[in-house]
Amino acid sequence: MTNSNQELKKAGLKVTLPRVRILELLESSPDHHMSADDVYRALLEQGEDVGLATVYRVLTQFESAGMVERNTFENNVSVFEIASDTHHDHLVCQGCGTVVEFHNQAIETEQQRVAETNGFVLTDHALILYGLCSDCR
Amino acid sequence: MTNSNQELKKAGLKVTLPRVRILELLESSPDHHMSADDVYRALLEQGEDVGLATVYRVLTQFESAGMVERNTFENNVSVFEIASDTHHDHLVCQGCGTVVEFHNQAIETEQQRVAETNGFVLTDHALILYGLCSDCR
DNA sequence: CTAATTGCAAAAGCTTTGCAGCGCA
DNA sequence: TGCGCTGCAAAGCTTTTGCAATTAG
Repeated sequence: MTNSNQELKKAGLKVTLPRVRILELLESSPDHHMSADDVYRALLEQGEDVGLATVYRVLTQFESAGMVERNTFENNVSVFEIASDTHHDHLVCQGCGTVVEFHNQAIETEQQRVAETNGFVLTDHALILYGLCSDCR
Repeated sequence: MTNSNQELKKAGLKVTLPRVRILELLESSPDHHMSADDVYRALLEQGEDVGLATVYRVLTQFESAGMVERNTFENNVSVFEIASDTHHDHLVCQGCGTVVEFHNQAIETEQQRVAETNGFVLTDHALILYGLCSDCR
């Protein structure tokens, strides 16, 4: 049994073709940040016969299961990526769309401090830096 | 001539009723973070006869003119606010929707450092902290 | 007067949902 | 076999656009 299959079972999801394919795709994608449409088109391209609705449903299920994280970048589009064990934020190039992941402990610590100062308990945060990479300047 | 009128003229925009009303609304709104639909409904409620398309067009023009800032909160909805002279980020209560603005220089500095480390020139960033305020715990 | 602006309606994207049939366990 | 899952099509939302009528300067 493959790795993907085990992950699905552990999440309590039936091992179906679309789920396996989507999971494999997200795990193997070079830039592993994909919109639902990216996933849909990639599957069509490799000959799979899935519906866009299924892609959305599966990605949402994966998100609920904690296997995948959903990011809302600008322009009101959701981008999905495999959930990693280590937290990270994103640096996005507005020229070529490249996404760089980073983790900065000082920022994390300050965020916590800001929340406390305002009487909040922090549950989540979204930090996205937009800029131009060296190739796009 | 009112204050709003001057702001519009300075931005090179004709002083029309919808523009004046929208600007006044954003300036007077208690929680001054409003979606296009919030603005549209508020105007209808106060008897103005505007179209939703006009609200979107005017808000986009205001954004181009630097009078208004557009934030993409979760759920793929744009939220607009009067541009302030000082940069700030947002702390959003997931219980009651309260939005707290904050500025933290340490975070700003670190963001700059992260961008540089990765060979990026920073053009913009979005930092939104989600949590629960003292009333919602 | 004339170009900018508006409202309406239609369209365009992204995402969700209803439903009948298919398939995993 | 039974319930979950899928594909298709249709609907829902937010946002944008085309166009004729209106209006500010």
